[in-house]
Amino acid sequence: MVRWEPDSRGRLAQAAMELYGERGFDQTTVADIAQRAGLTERTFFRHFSDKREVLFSGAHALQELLVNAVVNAPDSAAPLEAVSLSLEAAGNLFNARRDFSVQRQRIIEGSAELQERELIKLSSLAAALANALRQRGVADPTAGLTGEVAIALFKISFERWVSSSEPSDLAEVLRDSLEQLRVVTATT
Amino acid sequence: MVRWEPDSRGRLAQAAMELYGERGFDQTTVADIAQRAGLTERTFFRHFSDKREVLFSGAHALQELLVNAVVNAPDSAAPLEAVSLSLEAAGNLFNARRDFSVQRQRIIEGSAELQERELIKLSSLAAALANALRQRGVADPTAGLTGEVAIALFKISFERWVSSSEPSDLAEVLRDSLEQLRVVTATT
DNA sequence: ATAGTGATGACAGTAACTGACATGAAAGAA
DNA sequence: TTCTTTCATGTCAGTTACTGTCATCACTAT
Repeated sequence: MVRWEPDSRGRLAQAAMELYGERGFDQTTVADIAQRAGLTERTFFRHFSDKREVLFSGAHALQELLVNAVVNAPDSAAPLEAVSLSLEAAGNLFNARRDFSVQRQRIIEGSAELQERELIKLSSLAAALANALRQRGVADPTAGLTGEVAIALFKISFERWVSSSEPSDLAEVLRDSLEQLRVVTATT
Repeated sequence: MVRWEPDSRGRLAQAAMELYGERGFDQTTVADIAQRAGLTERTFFRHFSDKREVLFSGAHALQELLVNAVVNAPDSAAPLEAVSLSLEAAGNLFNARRDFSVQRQRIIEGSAELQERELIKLSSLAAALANALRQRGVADPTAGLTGEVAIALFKISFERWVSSSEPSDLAEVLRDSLEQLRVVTATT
């Protein structure tokens, strides 16, 4: 006889996504989530450090992907080229989960608290990219600046990709945004 | 006979800054702040929408300064030039309050919650800059991208300026960071 | 059998916020 | 003056996110 149903964490995550989607993040209490998952509030906080973190559990994997791509970029690649390759790799990952990404983004856009969490995760990604560049021998302030610019590119491209009516290729949008950046920064 | 001492808001802000500096943000309760200001918790929340907002009341003025500078930039200025002028104007404002800025930044660095709030304020600035550029006839995605890049420049430069041992000129650091950006994005 | 182990429940406590109502000096109208 | 209205503050009860602590009990290894 099983004492508890399996995959508490997964059930909590699913219940949370459903409720955030149905009523919005602010109108959902942790007690609601736990109840739908057949668990208690206390157990929710054993699996997620806070109410927002449910939506950001993938951040760690994304960071690893980005950092690895930068570290493994060819030696010949300039800093901005290295992070661009990295972003494209991430782009392909998102392409496979567009529906989920759109749903998640809609939820985040509905809550200032969630936007704040999203921004600090992106900021952490920028710092990780900068570190990866330093491993490649890129000096500061170039490393830090390139990390921040990469995240700026990602933000803009992701917005365009998510809000475009007909499904497009995120990697392609990223390449286009990079092209725009080069135009904007070109000295005339 | 005066019923209340004057400038409740100012007293609350000062008490909060003192306590955040003495014990850190997390170790300070709103009750502590209200008590030091000779007021009640409820009154704190009448003046500040939350515990973090005390540190960000200047954001509105900064946004106005930046937006005005972009709108009033010469017609001949390219998008990136317009926001650069804008950032330099902000830089001069910060130069005059370096000690305060350093103290405030130390407090923010000590709390993830405060970093999140800082990031969403910067994000709001990026959006405001993008809007100002659209008023100048700059089309998307250039406007949005330039706004984000401007904030990236500001973040990197501000960090360098705050952490440099001998006081430097923020506007100068900003110009240097822009130069770095041009190098990084230049096609080889 | 016996002794852990580890995920969960139960429960009390803190602190950030919110809503509703009361108070009384100050400012203006009569 | 006297009456009325305004408005910043106090008071208090309530909600909710989160934490610390201890109990429970199927499962596992010895």
